[in-house]
Amino acid sequence: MKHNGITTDTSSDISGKVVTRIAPSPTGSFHIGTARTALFNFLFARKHNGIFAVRFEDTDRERSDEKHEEEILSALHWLSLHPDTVTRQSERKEIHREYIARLLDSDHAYVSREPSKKDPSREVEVVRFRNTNPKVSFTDTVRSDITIDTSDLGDFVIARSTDDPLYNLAVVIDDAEMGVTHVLRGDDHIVNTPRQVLLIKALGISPPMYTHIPLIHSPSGGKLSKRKDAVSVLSFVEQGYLPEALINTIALLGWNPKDDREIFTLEELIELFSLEHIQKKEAIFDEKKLQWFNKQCIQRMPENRLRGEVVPALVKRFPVRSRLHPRSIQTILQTVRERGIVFSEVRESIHNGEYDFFFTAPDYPAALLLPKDSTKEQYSADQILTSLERTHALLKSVSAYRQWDEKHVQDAVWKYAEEQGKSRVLWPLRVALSGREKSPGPFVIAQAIGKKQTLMRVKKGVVRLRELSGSA
RNA sequence: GGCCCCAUCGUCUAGCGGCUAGGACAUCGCCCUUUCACGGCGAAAACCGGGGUUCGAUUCCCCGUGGGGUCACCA
Repeated sequence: MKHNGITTDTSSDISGKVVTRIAPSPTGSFHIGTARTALFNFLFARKHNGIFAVRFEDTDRERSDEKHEEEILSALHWLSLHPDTVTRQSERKEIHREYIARLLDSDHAYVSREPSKKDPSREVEVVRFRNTNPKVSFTDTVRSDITIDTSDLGDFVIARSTDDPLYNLAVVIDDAEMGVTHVLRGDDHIVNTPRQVLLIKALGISPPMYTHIPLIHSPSGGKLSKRKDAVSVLSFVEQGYLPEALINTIALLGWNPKDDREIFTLEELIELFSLEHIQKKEAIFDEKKLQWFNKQCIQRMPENRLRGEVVPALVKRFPVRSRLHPRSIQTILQTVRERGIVFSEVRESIHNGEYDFFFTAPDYPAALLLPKDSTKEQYSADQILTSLERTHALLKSVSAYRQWDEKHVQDAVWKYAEEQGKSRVLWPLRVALSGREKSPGPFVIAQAIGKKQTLMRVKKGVVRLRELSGSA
């Protein structure tokens, strides 16, 4: 298939149904490294109309916890990386037992009576693999051929007992049983691969294609640490980031489409994704870039979704629906979109009353109406009183019915503002309307709240200035 | 330390023997602007070092250096 002139068709290499999987151990929170591995597995499976499976590696009963399973699953759904199947390794005890028996029968493995590692005073019967051919080679999509000598591994242990497999054995068995064709995982697993290959050969299973993805590193160097780095997917949900933004960010960490485009939907990523374009070097996650992607997503978001994110907070702030004028809501939505404000921040601002002026007349210290001139000296109340009175008169002349919109309001005041110096006219107008030091422009607000409210607020500003100049 | 892997701006990366080494984030400056943002324009910013191979190396090879991974009866 062609995309932007780049041929991305790799399906001819693949016979039969593609099956990928992630195999997280439910022993901790779901962090972005796992999320990216999940994304790559998902993209590859979807691209080839295959299956994307989740298998919880929970054979270590002591450390596994169902609450982590739930977190992982909900994070996956939040990201729209919906798995086709979800299983637990612990559910396959029976199958594992059979495979271990097979290994024992064929003399590829043997039961070894020895002192327990944890408690040397106790004797245990572990299963060891008879490692007769320690030099192992395998092909990795990212790093081509890798050869590792497993001599110093010796006859490594593959099961705690004849029915309790260790990780490397369990992976091999489960992948085979599930028909996994492509293993895409973090490159910290490279060193595990020889053991798995040895077991695969002994079992006479057909091996999967290996793709080891470089790890995501923390800005302080080294593997991401759940302790030091705030990188759990959940924490990004809590901070109000959009799932699309996170997907976009991690997709470009260790992979790229070989052109200058950066903004992608999941569908586009599925189309473009290819194992050949995976990076060799580890990448460092930069939250600044996430923030930028988040802004891009908000600016492109469909109207109804934006409403869904913002309006409920307004309704909560103003339970009386009639006070929520649609024009004001529309203006707020537009502001949020243009500025690309993170939704959690918008909601907090609404909650704190920072948008109240769109619906009710604001209160503010009268001195806020006084702008500063070019020498940073504050104008006097008398000076501003004059210009605000004049502004009021100018606004009054604008027809409430046919002309009261941003453009006409601006036209009515603009000439005067340019004569007087814009800050001298526009600053007090904006403060009279918003009551705030920072806000959208006065004409935007004027249009949103209507002529009647606008004039009322300007009038109030005039009154406040009179008080101020009288008392001075 | 053994084994394995990696190395282009601060960060994510393009480059697959000949390029003014390109883009994005961040940074800085200018413009737009009543404020805060948004936006526009521009600047600064990289081939880890040393040997080869070659007419020519960021690119290929070797060594060094640096970084990382992993060395369980965890996963």
